[in-house]
Amino acid sequence: MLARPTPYRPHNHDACVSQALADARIICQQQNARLTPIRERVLELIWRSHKPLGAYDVLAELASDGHNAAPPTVYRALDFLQQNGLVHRIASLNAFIGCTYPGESHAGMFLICRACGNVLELTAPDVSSEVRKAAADEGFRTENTTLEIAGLCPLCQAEPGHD
Amino acid sequence: MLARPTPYRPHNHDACVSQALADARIICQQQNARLTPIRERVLELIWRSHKPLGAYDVLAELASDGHNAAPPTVYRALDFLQQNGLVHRIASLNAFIGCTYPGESHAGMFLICRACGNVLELTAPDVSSEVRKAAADEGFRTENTTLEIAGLCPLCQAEPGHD
DNA sequence: CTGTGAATGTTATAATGTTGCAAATTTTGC
DNA sequence: GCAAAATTTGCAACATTATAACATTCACAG
Ligand SMILES: [Zn+2]
Ligand SMILES: [Zn+2]
Ligand SMILES: [Zn+2]
Ligand SMILES: [Zn+2]
Repeated sequence: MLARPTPYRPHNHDACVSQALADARIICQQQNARLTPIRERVLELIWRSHKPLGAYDVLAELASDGHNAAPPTVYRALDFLQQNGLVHRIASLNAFIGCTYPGESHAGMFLICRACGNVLELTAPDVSSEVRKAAADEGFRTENTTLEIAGLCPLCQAEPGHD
Repeated sequence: MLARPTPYRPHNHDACVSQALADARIICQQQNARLTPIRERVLELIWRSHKPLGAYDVLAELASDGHNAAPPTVYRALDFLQQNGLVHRIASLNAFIGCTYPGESHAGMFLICRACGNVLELTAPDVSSEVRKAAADEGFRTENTTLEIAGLCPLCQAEPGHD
């Protein structure tokens, strides 16, 4: 299997963003969802940063584009992108990040480096199945899983202060 | 093993709260942490509700006590209680709940019913170990895990609209 | 065209959380 | 005990995150 680009491995991020946008256009077309210019622009801004972006960060970027947007514009775009599986909200950071596995059904698991702020999204089937099992043992019907791991990424363990 | 009381099983909740407070006093004494009146009162308020309580909910309860507190008072008390493992913050709800396993080292896992709002805290060693494994595979050093499952509790599956 | 629903603009406001400093309280060293 | 030091609390202002309500514009079908 080809290794996906990750925040930890340098890569051509422009290509990475372009790919994400292209994927998004296809996914939206398939789902009859309208990836309007604002929505696409918000998705692009989020993808340009591997680090999660707050709604007001997005807002500021839009403003520096000359787009005079208000909070609801951003939150609505973010809602749309979440609904369509294109971004995730990181609850422990109040921030958003592009989904690494759009179109694939998955329960995301996020490794959040407290030093450099990068976030890596994983799909861990073994984790998911243990979670489902533990919930099922209590008779609980799982609908949505939030799994966020804070800690130190490999680079920051080796090189404190790294960015 | 004796079944713990859970939000799903009715139980003598006054006793349950008293027990939690007694445990907290012992734990704080052991750790040389000062469970001051405000802190104890906040812990009690949180325990009285099995449902997670927002910081401003706590504030309102304090106010109805006649205690004229400001937000920092509550947030500081909550920080203290978290530091000492007496409450957890539920990131997906911006709310706090008493820890079911205080004094025991554990990575909490929370089953959050979207219908009745009750939250059950579990310790699931199998889940924790799978999580650690998945993180370790990426060379990531786990410090803190947020695992919150939203869905339907057994009662609400059977009896929609139940509280 | 034109009516209809979706998307966006706009303003205001709600909800959650923090900073900074002063006053009070508790602990510590003597 | 008593003064110095450290911790805790009070308090005012402020920062950040998110939503409500309603008007306007836009895309698209008939
Ligand atoms: Zn990338
Ligand atoms: Zn890092
Ligand atoms: Zn109880
Ligand atoms: Zn329920």
